[in-house]
Amino acid sequence: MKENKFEDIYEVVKLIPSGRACSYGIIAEFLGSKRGARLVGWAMNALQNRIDVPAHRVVNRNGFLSGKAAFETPTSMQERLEEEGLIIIEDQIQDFEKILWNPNKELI
DNA sequence: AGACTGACTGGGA
DNA sequence: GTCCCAGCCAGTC
Repeated sequence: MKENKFEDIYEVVKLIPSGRACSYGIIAEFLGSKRGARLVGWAMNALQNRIDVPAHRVVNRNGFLSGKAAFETPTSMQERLEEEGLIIIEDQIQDFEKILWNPNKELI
């Protein structure tokens, strides 16, 4: 029941638990499009002001806050992540692989 | 209507 | 280990 791929992306992002982060590629792979990571980013951009979807928990594979510019303020993304207990230094999530959330493994 | 770009990733050289 | 290329979907020019 996939009306739009965007809806699926939002569903997955909403499933990301607090204090955790996810990468575009993982979400894209979860949806079946391994190379559709760019679509995930595109979907996030479509959200813009939608806080229903924790887009701040979605970062690139390197753990960098590549999409921070899409938030109201470039620091809003980092602020929210820090509120959840994550450590952000120079727009990069520390211990990213430790807080990385894999829907394919944890959401079985 | 055709082509390019974009919050990305993986593989090959 | 680092750099370059190809692929994905949707929106915009």
